[in-house]
Amino acid sequence: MNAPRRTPSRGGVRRGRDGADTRARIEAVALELFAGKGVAGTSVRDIAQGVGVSEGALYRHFASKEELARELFLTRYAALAAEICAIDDREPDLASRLAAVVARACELFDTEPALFAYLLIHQHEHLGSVPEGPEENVVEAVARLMRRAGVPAARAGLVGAMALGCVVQPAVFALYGRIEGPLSAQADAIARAVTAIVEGAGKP
Amino acid sequence: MNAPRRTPSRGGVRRGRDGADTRARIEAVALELFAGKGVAGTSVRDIAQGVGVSEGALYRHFASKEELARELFLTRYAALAAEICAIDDREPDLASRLAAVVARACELFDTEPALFAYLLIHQHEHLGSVPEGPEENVVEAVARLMRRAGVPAARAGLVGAMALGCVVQPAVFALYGRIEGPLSAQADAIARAVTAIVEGAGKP
DNA sequence: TGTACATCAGTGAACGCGCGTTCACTGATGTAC
DNA sequence: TGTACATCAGTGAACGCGCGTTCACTGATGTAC
Repeated sequence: MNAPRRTPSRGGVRRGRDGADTRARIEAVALELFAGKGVAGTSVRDIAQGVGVSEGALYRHFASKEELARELFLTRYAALAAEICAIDDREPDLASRLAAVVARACELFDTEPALFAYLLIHQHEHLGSVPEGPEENVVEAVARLMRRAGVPAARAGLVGAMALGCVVQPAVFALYGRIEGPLSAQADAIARAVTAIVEGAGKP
Repeated sequence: MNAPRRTPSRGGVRRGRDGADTRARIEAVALELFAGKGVAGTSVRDIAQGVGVSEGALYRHFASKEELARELFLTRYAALAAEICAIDDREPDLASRLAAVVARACELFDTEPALFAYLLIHQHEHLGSVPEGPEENVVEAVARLMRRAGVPAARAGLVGAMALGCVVQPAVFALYGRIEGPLSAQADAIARAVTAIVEGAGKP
């Protein structure tokens, strides 16, 4: 989906066939606005104005505002899940796996705050339509990591939730200014807490 | 605010002065709808229909739909914060304090899922207008508990966030069916993890 | 290469629907004397 | 106790605004021959 039809023409006013670029700009503007003012609080007019095209143009790329919001969520959410799976496959032991996942999540928060905020705040609108595969679903990716780490199946749900919570809630605090500076500065401390929770899950 | 003017008349069709009861019913219906379909997804018509009054009647009790949503959030959020403070004052040591707070949160989730879901899902819309006092603000109440427990100020934000995350995220999982049964059944395990995080905050 | 046609991103005006909100009115209840 | 007035929850019809979406059209680019 969404492969560029041809390389973009030189930088000025784009006309004619260069649609992939506009689509990317719509996504970038929509992400920023959705994260800041919510989906309901963002109108199609807002997005079009931010991109610098007419409202009608949006409908050349997305069937509806709702589809735009869902597509944004699902692709970004899947990309994060795939990263977690890749780390799980690559790193040698549990502690380094958890440290790498936490570090990546913190880095994502620091470099793409709008994306992170959008995933965080609007998860509840889309979680119902997220596929079940670990490569597309962050929660499933975490669950797979837990399973491979030897957490008993009966506890995997709870342990995975608490581990996720130890990353997500600090991000929320950072979003609202209750934690200062980049989240990456806290990555080690978070990773330690997460590791303690996951390793503690073996004992009764 | 909102003290009943007089005791409700006998159960049939209420007329005349019995407004406090209608107000309570508006709040109950709105909470349920807001939790299930979101504030934006719930119309004033929906609420009025659920209560069994005209749309205009809602405006005898709330200045606007937005004020209703905010009032609901702030009063409930404050009530939970006050409970946390009370537990903090009452329980003798850190472990029992944390256990009691976690148990109360799990109980609230199990007995009033709509309320919990509403606070959880719509926190981002209202967190900006929550007062700073620990008796009205869950995050401040948790921060006060951390401070009293001897967590260094520099770490209180992060530790409080992770502790909160260990409760909130399992609740989200329960909401989406990823954790089975009542959350109270997991309260002990959650309390243990939270205690480990808070006690671990003393060491470097 | 030139010509005719197909394709498609983007325009801008318009549409109609659902929404939150308003308001003149009703009638039951409370209160003063 | 009776009468006149005040209060107030609730009605129901109406309003207008902003929204998402549509559509006939334009013009640049691609393609076939």
